[in-house]
Amino acid sequence: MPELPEVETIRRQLRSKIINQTVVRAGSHESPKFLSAREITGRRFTELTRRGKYLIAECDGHKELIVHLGMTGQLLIDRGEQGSTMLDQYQRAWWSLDNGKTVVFRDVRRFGRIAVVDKGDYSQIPTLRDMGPEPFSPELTGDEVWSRTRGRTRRIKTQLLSQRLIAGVGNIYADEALFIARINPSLRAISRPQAQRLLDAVRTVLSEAIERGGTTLRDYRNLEGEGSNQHHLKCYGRGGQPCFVCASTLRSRIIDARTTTWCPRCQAR
DNA sequence: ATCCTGCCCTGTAAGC
DNA sequence: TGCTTACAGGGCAGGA
Repeated sequence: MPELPEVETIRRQLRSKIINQTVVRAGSHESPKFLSAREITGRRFTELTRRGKYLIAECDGHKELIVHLGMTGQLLIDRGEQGSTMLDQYQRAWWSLDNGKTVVFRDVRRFGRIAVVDKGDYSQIPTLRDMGPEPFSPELTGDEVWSRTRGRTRRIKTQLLSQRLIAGVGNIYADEALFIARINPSLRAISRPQAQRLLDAVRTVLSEAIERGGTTLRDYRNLEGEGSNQHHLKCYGRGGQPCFVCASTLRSRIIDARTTTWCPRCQAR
């Protein structure tokens, strides 16, 4: 499940391979989720950026190709000629470049989506339009995070997953960050010191995951293979196992349709 | 504005 | 062995 570290890893690996390349041909699965991939045919990639979990490929003519990987989305470079042949049945879109290589979007479960928009116009992509601050933004402070939670009544775990509090955090890194920050996921309000700890923890878990090329549990692959952060998870997926800090049995329950794991002692309410 | 439910998707693993 | 069911869950529509 690609979150910020996985998307950032892919961005760094893909950037130099597509920048200044022109899309000579493109194709897509017929689903409206992917159909607009074809709209950048003839355009040249000028930059590859990221906002939260969204990849943004800037093109000439003030257009942007937006790619969200969903749950099982992958981007890879293929040498073969596309259009006549498919990588496999899960190929959802492809862009052939003028250097002879092809960028392929593969997505088994089709939770991903692709859009082409005028530069900076995210009005048709609500989560991107309403995206919270980037976690590594130098201007972002603990007080800013705290003030963004003020007046909110949703659980802090839910607020993290919403993308509006801080950009790019999904279920894995939400559980990891709340564990590191010693904050109970069900709290509906957090203190200033807790907000500072939460921001510090988010930055820690995300930066460590980026250094390790992401977390490969099931489907995620970067352009060079698997990440290695899955070997360093302290909380996510460890329900029923002992806490590394205090040896209490980690607890799991569903919060907002997402499995949530926490330590009942380190993260007491 | 917030909250809640259900839907989209398919491979994998568990259960009978 | 073969079939059924549960589960993984980000984003979003729609109704309260």
